[in-house]
Formats: sequence, structure tokens, C-alpha cells
Amino acid sequence: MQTKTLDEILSTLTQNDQGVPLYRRVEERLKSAASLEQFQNGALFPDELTLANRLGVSRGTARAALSRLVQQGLLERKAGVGTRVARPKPRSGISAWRSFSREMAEKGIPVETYSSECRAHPATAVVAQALQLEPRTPVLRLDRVRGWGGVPVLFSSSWLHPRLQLTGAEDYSKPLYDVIESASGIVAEKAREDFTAVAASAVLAKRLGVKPGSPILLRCHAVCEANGRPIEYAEVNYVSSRFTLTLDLRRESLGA
Amino acid sequence: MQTKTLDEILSTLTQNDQGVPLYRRVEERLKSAASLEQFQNGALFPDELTLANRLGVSRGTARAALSRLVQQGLLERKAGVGTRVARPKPRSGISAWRSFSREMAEKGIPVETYSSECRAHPATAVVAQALQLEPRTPVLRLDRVRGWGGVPVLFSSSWLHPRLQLTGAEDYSKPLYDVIESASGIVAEKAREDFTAVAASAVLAKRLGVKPGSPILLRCHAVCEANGRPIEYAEVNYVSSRFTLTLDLRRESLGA
DNA sequence: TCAAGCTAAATGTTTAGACATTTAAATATG
DNA sequence: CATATTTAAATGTCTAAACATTTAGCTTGA
Repeated sequence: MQTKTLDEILSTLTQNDQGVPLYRRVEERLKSAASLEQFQNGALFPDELTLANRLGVSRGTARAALSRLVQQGLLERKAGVGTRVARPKPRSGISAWRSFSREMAEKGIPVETYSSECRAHPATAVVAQALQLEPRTPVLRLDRVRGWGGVPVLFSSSWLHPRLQLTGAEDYSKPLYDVIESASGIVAEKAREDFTAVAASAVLAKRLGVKPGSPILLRCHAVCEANGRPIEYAEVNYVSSRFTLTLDLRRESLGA
Repeated sequence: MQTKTLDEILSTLTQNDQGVPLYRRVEERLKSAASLEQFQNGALFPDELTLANRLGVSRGTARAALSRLVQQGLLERKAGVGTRVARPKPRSGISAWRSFSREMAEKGIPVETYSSECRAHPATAVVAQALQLEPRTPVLRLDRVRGWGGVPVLFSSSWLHPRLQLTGAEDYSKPLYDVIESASGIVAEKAREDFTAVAASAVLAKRLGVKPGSPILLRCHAVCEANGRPIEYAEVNYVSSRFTLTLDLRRESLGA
């Protein structure tokens, strides 16, 4: 990309490129101009009227092009002051911002299970509510302590709906939803997540190797099928100092 | 929300609301009109000239308002045909999030704001990273203590990207994303949420009226446009004993 | 000296009108 | 009947002009 001067870039537009709207052609010129060294320090861009005259278009057209570039984040305008090139984005490194858990998953660092126990317990009120069962119905409960690198990170209790017909003898070293799907053909689709912070109880502290009272991220997790029938209810206790839970979300659609 | 007729919505604008640009007032009217039942089936919206005449503005102004709504994804235009209300795109995505006040409003809980301060601070390393700015760039920061029934529930700090061109004088009693959208036309679309639990610091404890060391749910929240450009980075501290954060998630769809 | 007020320069808003382009449907034509 | 062609109606582009608002810097007066 040979560097042109501002004058060259802003020379009057040719008659070519017909079919492409004027403001688009102006936009391209201005984009080139914005990349000029002289505007990288926050120096003012030429004003709208000057640009319009130099390019041989009306102020409206120049302004339309400028507005598009502002919208695109390349320029910044301030009433009464002028237009500047927005600070260049530092680095393409979009990814430097990663959660521990995601990092683990992507790097394939194996999650270790330090204890695992699976047997039936009568449903508590909360569990019964979540799984839409009568309280005290026997439900298979999977308790696990997991982590990586020899350090426990979480303690989880999962209650699995009797409808799934699990025996407790399945291979729970595989991802839970794979186990459920291959055992029963039921597909997890929706989940409701509740997040709270709690102080570690004595029992929990001992299991996770932290001091009682340490901050614990408690995630209560109700999973169901697409049709809304409940599959699993889980309570996961994360040692906060060792783990950050990251979610990528999209906004709920606006209309209706 | 009482349903007005199209005629009522498109009655000539009053002289009130001075200081708010015409095209913005028109935008609001058109947004109301677009929610009307009669346009939900793909029926054509009134044409630009009709809208302009009915509202008593020029075509240019009506068109500016329409363009903003197109930009926001609410309307679709087609040359030679007309304007229609866009069908909400099938957000195949993982999930949904709503603003805090919107969430609470849906539950009928009026959110109260106990303190609110908005002024520019130099970006910290974390903030600069999240907003893709240079560290120490001045960024508008909105600090709030909110809750309900006279009890504080959360302390939040929101850093708003300079690109939004907010002044700090906006009406932050409205949902934040409405403020951003109406001020700049920029639509929040995606978010990345990090959850951890922390113990309340002395300063935080005082602000929220809890004992130091109490469990706090810390939610770090990076919001961006559909194209990935950052809008807001926020750190929200919830008093865990008074609040549970709930998210509804869907499994990422396979097709498309 | 310092603050209030003025001023010039920039962006922001609004209008009116002309013409171009695209589209769907009506109309002519083979 | 099927295919061009025309046409009307909508959005798309562009201009010129006027006035409003915001801001930084200058000027002035206490």
C-alpha cells in the first residue's frame, strides 16, 4: 500500500465507479485518509465543509460518509470540536480474555475426579420441586469432587430424574449429558441457572481443602428437555479462588 | 400498555420535548407503531411520505428515524417495495439475558437506586482490555447502589465505551440498554459473563450494609454489539443473602 | 488574577426538492 | 397463452440552504 498524501486522496472524484453511491466512494477515500500517519495522534480530521469541497460533493454526502465511519468505530466526532481518528484497536488478540474453565476445556486439560459416589436418596423439598416429583421420592444422587492438577475445585451433587432409568453403575467419567443421552435417548435442551455466593461450611471446606468461610460460588442448575420435562437438578460448589465460571450470552430478542 | 391506534400514534407531534431532536421523537412513535398487531404479519408499514405528512415532518426526518430502526433490526426496507416490521431472527444462540431492572420489572419488583454517580475515570488494565482501549483512556463510569424495599442489594460499576458518546447526563433510571440504544442507536447483543464469589471488602460492606467478609456474588459482564465491538464492561456485586441471579439457557442449536 | 461572557468554528438538525433505482403489477404484444 | 413492456409506487441518492448547539479559546471587566 503506497502512501498517498492527503491532497491526493481528497482529489475530486472521477466519473468512474458509477453505480456505487457517492457517499460510499467518499467513505472509501476517507477511510484511506484516516489511515494517514498524521491523524494517528489525535490530530483533527479536516472538517465536513472542507472535505465536501475538496471532494466535490455536498456537505450532506460527506457527512453521510463520515457518519458511517463513526458508526464503524473508525472515527469519533464531537460537536463544536471536530472529527478525530479513533484510537487504533490494540492488537487482534481478542482471545486474551479467557476464563479458567474454558481455557481448560480448550486446552484439553483433563478434569480429574477425586471422589465419586452415586446412590439413591429421598428427594428434598428443593429437589422435588425442581424435578417435579413428590418429596421423599427416592432419586439417584451423584456426588463428586473434581478439579485439576491435583487441586479440588468443585463439589457437585446431581439429582437425576427417575424417568431416565439410570442404575448408578454408568460410567460417569464421561460428560454427564452424553451418559444420559446414550442411556435413555433423552436430550438435554434447556437449563435454568441460579448463582449465589456462600461461605464454605465446615464439611464443604474439608472436602475442598479450603478454610471454612471461604467464598464459594454456588450454582444451582435445573436441566430439562425441550418439552420442559425435568432431567437433572444439580448444586455445584466452586472454590472461587480457583475458578471463574464464564458464559457467553446473547440478548433476548426485543420484539413482542 | 394501552394499545393506541395507528392514527393516534401518528398524530402530529407536539411542541413539547424540545431539546430532543425531531428524528428521535419520530423514532419513538414509529417504534410504537411497529409493535402494532397489524404489522406483525409482514404487512407493509406506511410509506415514508405518508409517515412524514402524518407526523408533520419532512421526508428526510422521517427517513432518518426509519433508518435508525432499520439499523436496530426492528424494521426492514426494500427498494421499490416498502418497509416491514422485521421478524425477530431465530436466535439460535445459547441463551438470553435481560437488564437487571427489566428482569425485576417483569417480576413486579420496583428497583430503587440509592446512589448513582457517573463520571469519567481512567481505564484500568482490566477495563481497557474488555473495551479494547488503551489503558488510562478516560472512560465514563456509572456507579450505582440498587435494591428494593429500602434494602441495598447490589453495587455495580459500569464502564461505558467512549464510542457511545454518552455525556453522563443521561437518565440512568431507565434500563441501561435502552439508554444506550436511544442515545447512540447501538444495540447490545452479546455478553460474556464471569461469575465468582468473593468476601465483601470493608468499603463494599459499608456501601451495601453487610458485615465485612459476607459472601458476595461478583459478576463481570462484558457486553458488545453483534459485530463484536465492545459496549460496556461492568462489575456487579450482589449481596448473596438477598439476591439470586437466574439465567435461562438453551443448548446451542446444531443447525446453522 | 480570575471568572464571566463573547465569539468563531465545528458538528448537529431540519427542510424542500430533484432525480435515480428497484420492484411488482398492469398492460400490451407476439 | 406466454412473454415483453410499461408504469406507478416505493425506497435510494444527492444537493443547497438555513439555523441550532456545543466547545475551545479569547476578551473583558471586577
